[in-house]
This record gives sequence, C-alpha cells and structure tokens, in this order.
Amino acid sequence: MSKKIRVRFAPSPTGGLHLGGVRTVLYNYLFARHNDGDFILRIEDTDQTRFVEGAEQYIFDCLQWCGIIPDESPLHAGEFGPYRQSERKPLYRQYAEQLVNDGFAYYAFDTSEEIEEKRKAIANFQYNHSLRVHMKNSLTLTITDTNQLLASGIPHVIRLKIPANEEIVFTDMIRGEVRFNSSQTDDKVLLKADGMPTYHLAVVVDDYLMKITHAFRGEEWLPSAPAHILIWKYLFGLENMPQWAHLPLILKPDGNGKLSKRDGDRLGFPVFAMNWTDPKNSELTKGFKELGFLPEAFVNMLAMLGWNDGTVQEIFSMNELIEKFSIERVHKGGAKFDYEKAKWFNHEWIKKAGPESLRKPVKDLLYRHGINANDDVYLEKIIRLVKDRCTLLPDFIQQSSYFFSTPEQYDLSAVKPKWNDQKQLLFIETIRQFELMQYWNAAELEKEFKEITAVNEIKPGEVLLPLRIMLVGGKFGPGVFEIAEVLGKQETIHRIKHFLGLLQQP
RNA sequence: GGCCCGUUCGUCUAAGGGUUAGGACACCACCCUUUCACGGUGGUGAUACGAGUUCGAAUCUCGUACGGGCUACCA
Repeated sequence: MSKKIRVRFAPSPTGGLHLGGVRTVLYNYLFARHNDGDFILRIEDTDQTRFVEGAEQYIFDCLQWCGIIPDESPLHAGEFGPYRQSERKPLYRQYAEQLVNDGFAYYAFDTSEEIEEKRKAIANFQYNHSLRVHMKNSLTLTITDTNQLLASGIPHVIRLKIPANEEIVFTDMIRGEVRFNSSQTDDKVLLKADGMPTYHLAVVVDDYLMKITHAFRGEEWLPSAPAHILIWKYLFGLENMPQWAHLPLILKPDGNGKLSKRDGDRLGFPVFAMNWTDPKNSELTKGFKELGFLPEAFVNMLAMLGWNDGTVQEIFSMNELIEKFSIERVHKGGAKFDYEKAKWFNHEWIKKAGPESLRKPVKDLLYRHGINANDDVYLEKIIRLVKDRCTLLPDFIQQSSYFFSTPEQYDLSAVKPKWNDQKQLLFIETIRQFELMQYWNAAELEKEFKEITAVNEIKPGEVLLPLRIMLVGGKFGPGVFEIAEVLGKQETIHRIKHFLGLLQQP
C-alpha cells in the first residue's frame, strides 16, 4: 500500500502569473488527478519586501479560469494549514535551530556591508566551507560570544553548513540521475534576520509537514536541489523526501533565454494568464483570457509545450490530459514559445466548441462593444455561422456585428464601378420576389435568386458580390444566403433597398 | 569564470540500434468556394560537429561547439 500522492504548486505572489508558472501548476495538477492524489496550493510569501497587493487573489483567479481547483489552499484549508508561509512563520525557527544543535547549521552575524566588502575583495566569493572560517559566525566565535550576541538581539541568520567535497546524487523523474559536488554549493541562509525562513528551509519543512510526495518545479531550481536534499537528510530523512522533477523552461520565441513579460510586450503577445495591473504604477499587462483565448485552448497549448502522449494527437481536453499525462514523457529541453501555434490551438477550440458554450463570452464581448445581443437563439445561430472564421474571441465582433445593425461601412468600390441599370432592375425585382417568399431559408433563397438572374440574363457571379456588400458591408463572412436566412426577410429586404438608395447618390 | 542542465525541419515535436527520419504550426502551390475564412491535396525544410562501440547509430560512449539555468538574508 503506497502513500497517497500529494503535490503542490507554491507560487510567490509578486505579480502576474507567467506562462511557465501556469504550466508548472498544470503538470502538478495533471499528475495529481491522474494518480487520484491531492493538489495543494501553497503561497510562498516569505519575502515581505516583495509583497504585492492583490497578487495572491490574482493567482486564485487564474487557476480558476484554467479550471484548476486545488484540493487544499488558503481559501479551502485542509488539515495541513495554514497554507501561507507568512502564517507559518513560528514553525520554521525550531527546525533551523535543530540543525544548529545537530551541527548541520550555524548562526552568522555578518552584516550585509561586511559581506559586500568580502565579495568585492575576493574573486568568486562564495559563503561556503572554505570561507565561513573567515567570517563572523558561531563556528568562528566562542560559545560564550555567540550566546552573548544572540542574547543581545543583534540581527543574525542561520546558515546551512554544507560539507566539503561530498557527492550528492538524486534521481530526477525527468532527467534521471543528477550528481553534484557539495563544495560547489554555498552555505544557504535558512532563516533570515527577520525570522522568516528562506525558500530553502520553507520548501523542505512545508513539503514534509504537508506530506508532499512529488515536487515538480522549474529547472531554475536544479542548482539548489543539493542544498534541499541535504536539509531533507539532516531533518527528516531521505526516505521521506518527495521525488523531484525539474521542468524545462519556456523560452523566448526569438533569440534565446527565458521568456519574460518584456518579450511579450516587445513581440506583441501575452505572457500572463489574465490581465494584471501592477498596483505600484497602475500599468496593465494583457492576459491570454482578455485577449480572447478560451481556457481549454490555453491549457491545451501549455500542456503540449514540453509534453506529448507519444501519438500525433494535439487537441486534448483537461480530462484527456489527466488521463494521458505522465511526468516521464516531459521533455528535458526548453521550448520556445510560438504565439502562432497558440492561436491555432484557440482556433481549433472555437471550432470545436458548441454555440451554446460560446454564447456567454461572445455576448459579453459584444456588450462591451455596444451591441446588445439579448436574443439567445438569434445569437447562437450567428455563432454557428461564423465561428469557423474566428481565431480569437474578439474576431466575433467583426464577424457578427452586421447581424445587429446595418453595416456602418460599405465597400462601394467593389460595386459601383460595375454598376448599371440592368443590375439596378434585377435587385428591384429581387425585392419583389423576396417579399413573396413563403419559406425563408438559405436553400430557397439561393434557388429564387438564381432564377431571377437567369430571367434577367445576368450571370450570378455579377451580382452575388453586390448582394453580399448590401447585407454585410464588406467582402467577408459566411455564405450570403445563410446570412440572409438569419437576418430574416424584413431586414434583408430593408438592406437591399437601403443600399440601392445609396447607389443613387452621386 | 565555476557548477549543473540541454541540443531532430524556422517553431513545437515523433522515432527507446535497422523507418524513403513521421506529424503539427508557419510558409508556398493547387483544389474547393462567384466574398473572406474553414477544409482538402501536394511541396520546401531537420538528427550541431568529430571520434568511438556495432554488421548497422538520431538513438549508446567520449570529446568539441553552441544554447540555457544558477552563482542573494528573491523565489
């Protein structure tokens, strides 16, 4: 009987939720659900200098939009709370002190100025096994002096005493065996002067206390893994340590390097899941949601950036992803983000979606553009007709606005130069015949119109485009008779008359 | 600089010693469509380089190159 699988996503609430962050959550979530495990959201807010108003709520909102609901979180506490590290502050000191007592850590009293000085003086400065003997800490001070300093309340940190020249090996679920030499890692600060733990201590203590079985995080954490492994070994035993997987990074599309918000601004695509407004300067950064992505498409696209199920299938629903996901099939190498492909995913999902599920977002969108689409049946007919030609949600504005009012703009140049009395008469006749029609549908309309052109000895091709311009205003949109069907008899005839009037003007 | 991780079409990727190295996005051409898209068919295009192991290497080993990450009392 194996332990229940428990994974966590542990973001630091410092701003917008980045693509890479969402993908990390996603992989954690998929793994948890695939294995009937728990998915925990833990807020890592130990750096009080980086507190950002609203950032935590923003993370909840993004996860909800993506359809990722944590089993345990600050909003939905389980039995391992609290779920914010700032609220767990009193927990950490005892573990740091235990390490000191066991000889695996020590108090350090160096001020940041003193460290800066050394950093400048020594090439490749690193607070490690060889340098700590020259610094001001409980290893170099006598016990009496140390206790005196401690009692005086002087600011101090607790540092991990990383041994020299010890091989640290662990198996990463994606990368296989990874080896480090302990001499390369510095004596990480575990407890800061303000009493808060650093990430290094907190992640180990909380993963232990929350019974985390698998820890997936970005590749940027790989270099500090040996420190975490050592803490695990000293505190809770390697046998209790979660299995690690370090996820590949998402890279910028051009050039090289990790994708950042700046790249999005520079290249014109979003990198945040949802709109994020920086409370400091009120600067707004657009998100995938607001730019018109469906959450299903966003999740699907992210899942495929570094993972596949081994088949040629690319379109997956969340449930399919849960069913198929395996951490071993995640790539080792980073993936460059391709906005064109992201849009393709969205287009696929819009085509796939039923008109009824698209109704709400499209209705809201139109409303924001001054169009009241209150008739649900009418709206769904329109959506069914135009969705194939919409890549992003806002495309619905151009594709459907002419269904709600006569076109504001007419592409007259497509009609006027070739206009003549014969065509004028044909459309007058069309109005007459359309008015007599009993069954108002696309097939009947097409039949009727073709008959009129035959009688008037005009090729349909000569007048089909003008008819389109009359109804739509431009050279776009679905089949012209399908549009007329949805528009209805009265409105169709009205638009033809209206346009004929326009042509009479000089 | 040091340490670690990585490297298949422009991009995302398949291929776990034997394939004409497959698919998708993008691009190009044609077809469909008397609009614009969708769709269909086809095309251009890749195993970074060098050794080795092997009858046989994209695949295993080593080296080189290139790229990335880390090198904070940030996560």
